[in-house]
Amino acid sequence: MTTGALPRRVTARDVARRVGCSVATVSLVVNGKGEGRVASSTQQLIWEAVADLGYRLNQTASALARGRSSTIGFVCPDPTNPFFSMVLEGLSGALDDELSLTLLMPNQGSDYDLGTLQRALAGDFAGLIIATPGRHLMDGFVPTCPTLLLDAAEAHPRIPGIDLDVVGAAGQLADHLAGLGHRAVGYVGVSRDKASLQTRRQALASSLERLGSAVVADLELDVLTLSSARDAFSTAWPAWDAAGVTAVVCGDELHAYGVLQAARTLGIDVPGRLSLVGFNDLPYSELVQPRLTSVNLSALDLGAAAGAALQEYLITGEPPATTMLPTRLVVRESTARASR
Amino acid sequence: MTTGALPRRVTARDVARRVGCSVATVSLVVNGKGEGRVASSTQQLIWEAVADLGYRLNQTASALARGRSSTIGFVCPDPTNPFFSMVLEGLSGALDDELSLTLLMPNQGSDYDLGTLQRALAGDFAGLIIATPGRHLMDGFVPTCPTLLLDAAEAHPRIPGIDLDVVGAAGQLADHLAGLGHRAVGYVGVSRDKASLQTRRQALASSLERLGSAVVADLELDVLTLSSARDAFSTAWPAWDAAGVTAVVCGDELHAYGVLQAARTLGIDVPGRLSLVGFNDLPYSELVQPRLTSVNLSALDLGAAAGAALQEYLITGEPPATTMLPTRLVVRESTARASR
DNA sequence: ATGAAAGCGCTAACAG
DNA sequence: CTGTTAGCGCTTTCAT
Repeated sequence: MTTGALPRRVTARDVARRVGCSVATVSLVVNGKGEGRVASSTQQLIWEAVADLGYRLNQTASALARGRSSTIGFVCPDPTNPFFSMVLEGLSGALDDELSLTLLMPNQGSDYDLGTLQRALAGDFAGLIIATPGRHLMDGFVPTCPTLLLDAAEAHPRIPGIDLDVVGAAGQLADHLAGLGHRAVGYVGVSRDKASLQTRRQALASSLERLGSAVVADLELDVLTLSSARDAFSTAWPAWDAAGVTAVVCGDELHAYGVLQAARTLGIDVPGRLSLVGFNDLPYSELVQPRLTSVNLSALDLGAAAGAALQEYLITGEPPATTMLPTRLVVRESTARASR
Repeated sequence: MTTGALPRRVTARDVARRVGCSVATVSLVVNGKGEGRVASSTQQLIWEAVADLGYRLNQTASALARGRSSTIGFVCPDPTNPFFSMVLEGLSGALDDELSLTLLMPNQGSDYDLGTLQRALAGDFAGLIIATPGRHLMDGFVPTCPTLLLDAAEAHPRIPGIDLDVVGAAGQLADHLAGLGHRAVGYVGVSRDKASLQTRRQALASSLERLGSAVVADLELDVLTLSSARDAFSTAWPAWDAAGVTAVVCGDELHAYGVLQAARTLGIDVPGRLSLVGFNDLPYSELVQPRLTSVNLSALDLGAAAGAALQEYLITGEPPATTMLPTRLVVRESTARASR
């Protein structure tokens, strides 16, 4: 039973020695810069030696010599949240093979903080993508490498980003609800101090008001779990009922599921008595009845767009213009004509 | 509007020059090895200069000089799948601050392959964690750094791992079902060529047989989506019904949700007519009625255990013994006494 | 207590 | 076409 002391790493020197050439030549060939500069016979020999010896380029040394790393950092609150895992998926799909992806998440707690950001700065990244930062988190931020902000309209004046058209989405949603005759809507927000989350509430409220409706009741939850929404809504419902609320909008769809659950328990008919909508189109929609009307924030596209933009940035050196991704309202069974 | 050409990086040399000491001293202090070796006045000065200049250790150079990197690689099929995202969460929580985590996932397709593994080998990782590899993927694998296999009993004779007690879980499940009088059960499998998945089916079958019951019908699905299970089950049901199936077990709970949906459409009462169970306890349980009985594979614990074990491995140099994590059957409303 | 020096393994001019 | 040279920024003896 050999306990596995791993063999010393094979270096370019070993390959060079074996072939009888210099390290520089090995470097050229291995990096695919050999064509037209190194005799093809030599290339042959080098590749053979590489295979025989099991040589692999030392990325660390390569990065150091070259002066830039080839890994990009992705900062996000919680990979367990479908929204972020989908952004991640989109991002990873959009990145070139040579780029690797390291994940920076909070050490504890459900959202990342300055500490996480510090770690991101400390790592040697070719580029950085920061997803949905808290409102003031970026205030004193000085980028040390090409950096992109996701879903954080104006969190930082100098850093380009990819945004979701939350305002447009809120407008669509307001149209939809007002069109169904909803005059009084309740809003379930997330207390996390994020620009994107706050915009959702504000944009909805002002769009509604323009149409003669209004947000007349609020709930603000600390944690992004189904049960927190369920419990809070159960408690709040009598007052909301009295206030004439006929529709509830949740800043995050996960909360909408909680509200739905509470509604079932309380015997509130959705959508007969109460219409229900959430932002974020989580992959639960087929699971639950009635299926929820929701604002699709297309996390996958967001990730993909970020990947593409960052690569552009890395290649050209020019920061991309901040872009806005469209969102769309997906109408399902949880919204209907206002009950009164 | 200054387009952001980033300033040249501050090096230890800059700090040394500012303080009037040598780079070596800076290195010592910055790495916390200064106590008792560097005058505290000098340390003071160095820290001040570090702060003033905004010096950050170049991880790449450090790793090169030191001969080992401080990032660990995590290879997994799909971060979108709650099972893996929870493993990831557990892992990230268990890792020391100094260790960073890079993610290796398939470039395309839903499961990773040799290419992904190559990339993992090519990166310079301090350690590697490979989650639920396909059955023969590890066959010719030669580790280049401390490596751990997750949920892959015996995929490789020499590589230690953390396993889930799938056999024990299958036993509990068989007891539960047989105890409720189920004699004929249908199994919905996942075609992915994974040791863990195949073990689930086999262990269940043999446990059931020991109790006088049996798996009498099979479905094997290519993709891990709810809809694939829904459609396949809809088609298969008449035959399964005829075969006297009173319970369905799904190798992955996501499929169980699909079966549940099909059952609703077909008017099959769950659990009155048909009991339903899945492996993996996805975070959907509160959403759907009836809530599914399932085998909790504790992804979070798996990730945490892996993180702890790998760190041990890195520090001691000794490969940890392969360990087995307990699993447990969580009985909810989707299983009941056999209908006949 | 501190500095000089020799690398870590690779890349990028620059000579020939 | 290929080798020599000079680093990349840091760590680590080993003198002083």
